[in-house]
Amino acid sequence: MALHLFNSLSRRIEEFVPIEPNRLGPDGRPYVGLYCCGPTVYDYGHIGNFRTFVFADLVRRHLDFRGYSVRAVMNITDVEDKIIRRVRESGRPLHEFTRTYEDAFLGDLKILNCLTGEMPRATEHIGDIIALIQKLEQRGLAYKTADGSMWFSIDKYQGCGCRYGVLKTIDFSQMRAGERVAADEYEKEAAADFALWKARVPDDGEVAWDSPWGPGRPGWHIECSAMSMALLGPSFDLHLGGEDLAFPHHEDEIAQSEGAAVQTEGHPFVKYWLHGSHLLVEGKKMSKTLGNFFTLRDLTSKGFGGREVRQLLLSAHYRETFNFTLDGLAGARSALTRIDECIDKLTQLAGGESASADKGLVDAFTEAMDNDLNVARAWGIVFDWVRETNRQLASKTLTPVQAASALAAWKQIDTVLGLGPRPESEVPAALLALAQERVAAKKARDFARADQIREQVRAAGWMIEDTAAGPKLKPLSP
RNA sequence: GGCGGGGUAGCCAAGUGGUAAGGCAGGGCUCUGCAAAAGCCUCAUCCGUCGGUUCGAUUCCGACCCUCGCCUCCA
Repeated sequence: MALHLFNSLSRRIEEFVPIEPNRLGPDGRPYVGLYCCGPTVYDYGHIGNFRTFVFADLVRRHLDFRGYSVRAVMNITDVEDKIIRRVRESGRPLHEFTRTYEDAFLGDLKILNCLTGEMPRATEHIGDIIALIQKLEQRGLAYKTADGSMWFSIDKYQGCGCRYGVLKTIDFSQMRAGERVAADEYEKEAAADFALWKARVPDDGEVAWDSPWGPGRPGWHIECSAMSMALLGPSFDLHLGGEDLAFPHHEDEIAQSEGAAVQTEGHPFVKYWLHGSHLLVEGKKMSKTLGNFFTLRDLTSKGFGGREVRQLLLSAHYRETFNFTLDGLAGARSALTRIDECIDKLTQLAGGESASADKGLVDAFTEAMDNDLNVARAWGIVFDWVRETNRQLASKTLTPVQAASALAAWKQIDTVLGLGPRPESEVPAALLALAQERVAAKKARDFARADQIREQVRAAGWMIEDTAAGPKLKPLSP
């Protein structure tokens, strides 16, 4: 079975075939261009943002696993209304302000073990943005209002045979946009028209660039069109983002990008659009007033690791609304421990042996993931395998070579899941000494002393697990 | 109001026109001097409600109820 993905354009699961099937990447494998709408850096990312980014990471990792050479781009939107407002409030320079949150974002991605690719910044592509607007102007799809702003005309766009509303069914007559239009101070021609270039206003402060239309800054959607096409070309394979971006952001991106008519005949701007669903936290929509608005640092300060957060975020299918809970996070910890213990035992048994990967396991995993990233099914396969392995381990019916083969398979699977090895925790020397002392006490059948030591070690935050290979110290969960 | 998702055990979550994966929690047990966050076993006569199609539906169709999202900044 080949890789299949749900394409928002057709609203169905389609076989994935690269837009340029014969093009190869630098490593000689079939080339795939992937773009994911990145963060607007005005604050720390929250768990909802990270669901989308972990989803994007999964797509990218699975494409790589399936033999594609993936060029992955994720933009950093570092100029936008909210940013400008906060820059004004904080009195800090734009770049100093945005860099703070950009760095935090990068750090969070690292904690979640997300692969990073090219991350262009909007402010470093102002030239591309202006050039794109000029193309739209030349084609008569853009117009200027008295204040010096540039707008995209949906009416003109539709007039030249293009369809607006390909990702969502849009019926303007039924839209409840009335209130907003009335409140809009700009003189755009139609309610749904959107800004390409916003003329500078005094509140923008220093945040402005020169343009053929006067000083201003990019509109809301244009940076993604400009940067994706600048790096991946006018047509590329995959564009991802959260479900809320489908309309109007992605719809407008398509209109701008295809309106500029830079694609070759028969090639769309993007072949596959993938949208990740939102999540609920403790069964409710995230909100600061409900106190269920988690940033990654909120979770790490509660003692959870990125690995646990990642596992939980990947426990449900990306197109289903997911309920993120603290209990779920604790469950993810237990589930991860189950895998880790199994891997540890296999590693010990395999010793120095090496073997080719257990094909049955890898194939079953691949088949699940090929079906529109059915990650829940994939976990089921992994845990079935863990249980069966534990049985064999317990009955000592596994050979070192078989253990090595299983480990090789897990290694492949984990290039997709991205859990990585269990983080090593340094056992304090004093506790190791106590553990040794306890071994001696046990040998002398001084069990009172042995239990006393276990309590002492527990008080220090560690637990002693007696195994055939001697005592094992594990950090207690916070 | 328009459009689009969902409703499967205490919680999270797959799935199929032929009789319900997996994880967590719970229960039982095993190894152990004792333990374990270690391992094994167990845990939905039933898949929102009511009708219909069918030999047979949780899975298809219809109605209804509930819920979430987008339409406005938003992952």
